[in-house]
Amino acid sequence: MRFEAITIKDIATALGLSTSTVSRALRDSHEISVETKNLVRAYAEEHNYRPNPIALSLKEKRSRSIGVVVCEIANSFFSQIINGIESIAYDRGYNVIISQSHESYKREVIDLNYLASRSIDGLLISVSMETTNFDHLKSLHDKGLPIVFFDRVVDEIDTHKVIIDNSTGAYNATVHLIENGFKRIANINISEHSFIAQGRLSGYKKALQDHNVPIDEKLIRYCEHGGQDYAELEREMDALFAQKKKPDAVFAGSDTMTMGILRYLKSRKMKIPEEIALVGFSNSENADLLQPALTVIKQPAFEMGKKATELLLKVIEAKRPDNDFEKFVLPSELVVRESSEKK
Amino acid sequence: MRFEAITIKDIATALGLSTSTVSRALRDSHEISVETKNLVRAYAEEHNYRPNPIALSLKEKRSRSIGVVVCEIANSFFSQIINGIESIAYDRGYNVIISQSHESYKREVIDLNYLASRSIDGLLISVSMETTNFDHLKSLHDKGLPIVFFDRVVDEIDTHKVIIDNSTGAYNATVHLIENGFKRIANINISEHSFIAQGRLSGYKKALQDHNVPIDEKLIRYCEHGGQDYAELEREMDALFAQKKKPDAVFAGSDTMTMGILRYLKSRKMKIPEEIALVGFSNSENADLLQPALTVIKQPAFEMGKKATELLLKVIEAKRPDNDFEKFVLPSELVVRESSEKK
DNA sequence: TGTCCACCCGATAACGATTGCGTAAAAAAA
DNA sequence: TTTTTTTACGCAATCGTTATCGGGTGGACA
Repeated sequence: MRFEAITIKDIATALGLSTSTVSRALRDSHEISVETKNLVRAYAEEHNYRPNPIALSLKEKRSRSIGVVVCEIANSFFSQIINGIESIAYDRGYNVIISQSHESYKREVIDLNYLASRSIDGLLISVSMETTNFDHLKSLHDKGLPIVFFDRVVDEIDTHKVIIDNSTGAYNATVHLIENGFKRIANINISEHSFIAQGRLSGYKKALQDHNVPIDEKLIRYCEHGGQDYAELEREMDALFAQKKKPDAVFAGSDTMTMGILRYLKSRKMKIPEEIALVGFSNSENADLLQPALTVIKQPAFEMGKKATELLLKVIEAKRPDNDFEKFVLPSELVVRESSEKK
Repeated sequence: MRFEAITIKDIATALGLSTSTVSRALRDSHEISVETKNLVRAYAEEHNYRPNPIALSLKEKRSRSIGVVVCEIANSFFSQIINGIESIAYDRGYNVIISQSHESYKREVIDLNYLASRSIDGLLISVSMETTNFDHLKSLHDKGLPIVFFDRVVDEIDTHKVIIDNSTGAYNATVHLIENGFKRIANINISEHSFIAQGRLSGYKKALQDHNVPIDEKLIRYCEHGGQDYAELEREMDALFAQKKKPDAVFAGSDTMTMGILRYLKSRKMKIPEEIALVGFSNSENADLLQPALTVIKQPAFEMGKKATELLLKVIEAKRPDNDFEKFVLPSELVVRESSEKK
């Protein structure tokens, strides 16, 4: 069972012309007479002719498709980014091939091999939390594959990057907690190696210092799997509360972790924000409906996807290599709700 | 800037063989001697040769990619379905091209044209809420494009379909509300024309009849845009509560609507479930964290995606057309929580 | 010694589209 | 009228791969 479309050859045969003439007529070449052009166009229109993109790809050595690798599409932040990516890509006639790493390095390597073998023209990627070795990306980049990083970027590879101002986002959230009277603010972060965690940690620490709140390293914890693994999150939280001097607020470093921590606190019957306040990064549309309504740091995910795609297409469509790469930093927004109410 | 890969011709030149021999050696043809095969394989391995999928597509007249059309990927239900689709597709070497209709008929038509022009081998689609004319789908189907419908199916087109048992799901939810003492149960549903809404409505009505609760048509309302348009939802809810005999429970017909109704009730300071109970279809992972924790009808989204993909690949890879189409009905699960607690 | 048949391998065409080059006929210039 | 130019189109190569066909070499057998 196959789906057969009309080809340029069919038109040529039907009209008693050569394929070259038909091709040129459709591309409005000056070498073709007006009558022939009209004839061909009318026939093509009538039979709903569409050039075969695969044949074009083969000839032009470009597939007009871009690969996207994220950890999880069932995560508001990333699905909003993908919406941004698609909004640009479709307008520009590009195809988007999405794959998920599920935060696994192994899966990321497989995805990349797959995408490379599908001859994508460029790659948009937010690396998995497990990824500490970047050879798979370097090798593709060295071979000339245009890459743009977003959110979780790789500093060692020189290309465009689009990131959130993690440091300022974390700073604002922490300051907000301090100003609301919280003193022992824990920071549960994603994988320590990650670029993101480092930025968020620095903002957190700076906020404490600026407000003369002592930094307690025991209040800083990491989840290698970024909350995907609830058991891991539970272990870290247990450890946090096993200490003598317990935290009075938690600042969570990712969407999944924010929800996981909320689940943890509720399961332990802790009152939020009376016993413990909670602020976290989250792009959930429904943070206001939670119990309690959650104070979140919201990221401009859609814009991030748009910007990254624009940059990628610029590289793909550049005539000559341009090594003048940019790093775009987008601001985040603190949305204050019940979970961080004044003590 | 282009990304050049090694071809069979390169191998042939390097080894002093013809392209035919290299091709056959790599495909393990019996016509090639063991020594030559080893030679070719070693060279291919060393230089990381990957057959060019575009050239293969052109030759085989198949792109090994399938199109997926959903309304919104930022919806847990659909992103879980997509995970199911990908889990099968990747294993079988198929590429998944996702596009979103955003519940717009116009956008759906554009998406479909786009996908068809990208020469997909098959299509998985859950039609938009706005879609009442199916000519665009029929025409593709008539041309021989394999299609499998999931969730929101089109009865008039004869092909495989994978659906939820909407009727039983709605029945169970309604019975649950009745058994918990609720008598005036409103049903806010998605677009009236839709297959889904009809199934859910019938289950709702049957539950009422079976328990001798009178059916009040004034308690049944529809949102054409399925909750995507909050203002519309608000109008319907306002109308519902403007009646003399107000409802004491609401049964919501989709994920987005469930969240929208919760937002509406909370903004009107109505106490759930004391003043009004709420049960809705939802695949959100965080329904337990909401205020109140939500009783939901959860659908086996991942399995739905898997099943639909398996069926589609069966059609695509069939040697001869098989008109023996199946309609798979998957069960839903009622997860009882606070929002529907006994009166 | 001649015939036949495996065994291996190469040349070629095809998939659909574009494009450089060649060329017949018509038009313009001489 | 002859020469040159222009117009309008066809031929063939190309992209990477595979299938079809055809052919050369060597051994087995009569």
